[in-house]
Amino acid sequence: MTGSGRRRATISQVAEEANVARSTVSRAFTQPERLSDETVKHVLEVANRLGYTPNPVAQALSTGQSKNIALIVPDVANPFFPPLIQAAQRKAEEYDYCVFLGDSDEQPERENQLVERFTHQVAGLILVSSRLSEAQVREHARRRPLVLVNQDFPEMLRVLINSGAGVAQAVEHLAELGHRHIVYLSGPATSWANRQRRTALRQAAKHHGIEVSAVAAHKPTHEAGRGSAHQILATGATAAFAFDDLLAQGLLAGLADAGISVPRQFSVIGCDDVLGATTYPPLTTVSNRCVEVAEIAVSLLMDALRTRAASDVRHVLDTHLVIRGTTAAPNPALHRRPAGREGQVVQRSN
Amino acid sequence: MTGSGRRRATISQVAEEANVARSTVSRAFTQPERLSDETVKHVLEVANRLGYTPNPVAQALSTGQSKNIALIVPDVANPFFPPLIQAAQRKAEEYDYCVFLGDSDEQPERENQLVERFTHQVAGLILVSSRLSEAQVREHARRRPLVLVNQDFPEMLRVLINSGAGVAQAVEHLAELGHRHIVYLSGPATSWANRQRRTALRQAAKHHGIEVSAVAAHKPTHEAGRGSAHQILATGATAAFAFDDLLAQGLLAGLADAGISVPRQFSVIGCDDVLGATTYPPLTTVSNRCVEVAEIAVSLLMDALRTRAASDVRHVLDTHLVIRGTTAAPNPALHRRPAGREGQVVQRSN
DNA sequence: CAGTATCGTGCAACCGGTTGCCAGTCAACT
DNA sequence: AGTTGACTGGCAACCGGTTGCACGATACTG
Repeated sequence: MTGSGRRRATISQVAEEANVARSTVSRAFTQPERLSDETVKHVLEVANRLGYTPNPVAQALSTGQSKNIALIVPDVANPFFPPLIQAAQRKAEEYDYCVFLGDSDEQPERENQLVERFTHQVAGLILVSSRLSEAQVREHARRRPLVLVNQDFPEMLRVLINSGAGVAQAVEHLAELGHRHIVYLSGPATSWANRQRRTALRQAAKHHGIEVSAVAAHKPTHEAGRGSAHQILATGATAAFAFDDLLAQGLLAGLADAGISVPRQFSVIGCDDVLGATTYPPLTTVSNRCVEVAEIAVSLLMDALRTRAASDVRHVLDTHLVIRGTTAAPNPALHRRPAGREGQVVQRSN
Repeated sequence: MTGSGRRRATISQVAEEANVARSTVSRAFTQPERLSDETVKHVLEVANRLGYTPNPVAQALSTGQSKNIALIVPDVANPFFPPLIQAAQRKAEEYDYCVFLGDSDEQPERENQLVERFTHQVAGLILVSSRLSEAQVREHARRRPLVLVNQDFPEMLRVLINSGAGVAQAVEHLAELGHRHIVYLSGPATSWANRQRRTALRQAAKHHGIEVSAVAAHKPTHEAGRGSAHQILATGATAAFAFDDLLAQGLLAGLADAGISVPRQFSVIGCDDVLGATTYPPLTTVSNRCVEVAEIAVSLLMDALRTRAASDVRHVLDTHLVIRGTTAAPNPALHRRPAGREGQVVQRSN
């Protein structure tokens, strides 16, 4: 029974009903210590009776600070992001903030548009796996506090998942199993994570004296992974490390299509552990920390909003290898003949 | 080069620079036909030079209408929702609206809180698979235009996925394969979709003279599905229809754990087709229409915002069965002994 | 007991737009 | 020539809050 029903009560109505000035009502909510306990109690009681809640839009206009934040991701439907989005949303809720969600569809222009559109209405933004140029990001950061997730520009607020650690473990794991030639199924070229993983892979491989080939997937999707199977096999490698689990899962399907048994004939490792143990066989992968990442990003942003100072934070979360069922020792006998119809020419990517 | 850099230009600055009143600047943007072409051109040019864009917060306060909408879902991480969220967001963008995302975690109280929090700042809301009571929803709908997705309350705006058609086809499919006893692995009790599917299943089963058991999953998750395997087997059914794909996928895993081979020993059908062909074996399931649903919901909401009349719309989208690899004829010989350790007592759900 | 902090509250301006109303201009119509 | 009406654009109030400043009252100082 909040009473009124129709229109929401305003501060003026409360003020009138309580026989005080509007400023007093305002202060009863925002700085009660400046009023006598008596007054606060009275105002709050009246406000409650009228079902009054401060209008956040008016507050935002008046203070120039809204209790909203924006979260922009490249692809909501990519399973890496939903848990992150969820965690961010919940964390923001703890601070009593609402979150705008934007999906850039991996396109820098759209990302830019979204930022532009949001920037008026939010206190700060979180850009996840931003595809924007450094200059653009800096431009936006000048207007509003901005936290980067999985993008590493100096002197900004950023939280990074260091897949490097997990990737190194993955390579070591493969080396121990006896693999001498592996292939990296890469992700979006503009992705920081992609560069990071590729670099870590190369480095670790070098360390273990393992040969590395590379195959480019156009998009990090199941389909792209599936479609890359022939190219992967054509490299002559005995194991693949995919940029992410989706690609890995797709590759699994592609390999199955080609009659290749995993892990008996070919090993596959994913990254980000977004599928858990839901693939068949359950995917060996590199752990992710997306829930923590989201929480840290939100906290960082909240801190930045409080202390209006733009600081330089680089929060790195390590990862590790999660060994499940898609890796095993290479089988030289089987590998000689990559299966599939001999006549089929493996296409080179453009 | 939008110039200013620091603070964003305001309408007053533009007015001053252009030697016109603030109202003229305002009208140049909102009702240019009320001004001479000359003036409009001049104002727009000055505005552009100053990098001015109307402040949506001020607009919202002044007009009482923001260009934001809220989208509330029960669980962002449930793969059914991300494509829907994505589609809704993109569609809203077409109309130049921003979307707030809320995750109710399947809890009515949280959903209520979210609505409460959003309602000030948005022009309208979309509630997906709302867990709220009819009274609560109506209460909210009185304040703001509101569209329901997969919840069916009379005389409101709602868009529904009629899984019924697909469910009927699923039962028919099982009947044709020779199944005589199936089990429904149910979803959230408060879910409209759950009731709908269960009812459709019962009806179709009756029609085909098939016996139906039921097992309740606590939450529509992979884990819940996996954990229900023993209960499912204990029913003596030869096939299961799961409330959704996640449960089905989990059930697949649980059956595998129990040493049951799908579809040779047991058939499984999911619902919503959120996993595509990514399970092993690829899941037979009922198609979903979540992208269309989202687009229709947004359009409906936009219409409602334009014509301020609260109308009664019931938009239903039909579905169909997608046959993949988890259904086959029952195998009586194998079914006699449900596998698993004999000593293990199947637990009854509470 | 005058002089000065301190406290509690009100006044009024401000945030950045929108919009009803009014006035001036000019062409068209009796 | 006087009236009417369309067309432009300005004035000022308003949306619902916040906040710097002032002012009266009370408490504290010497």
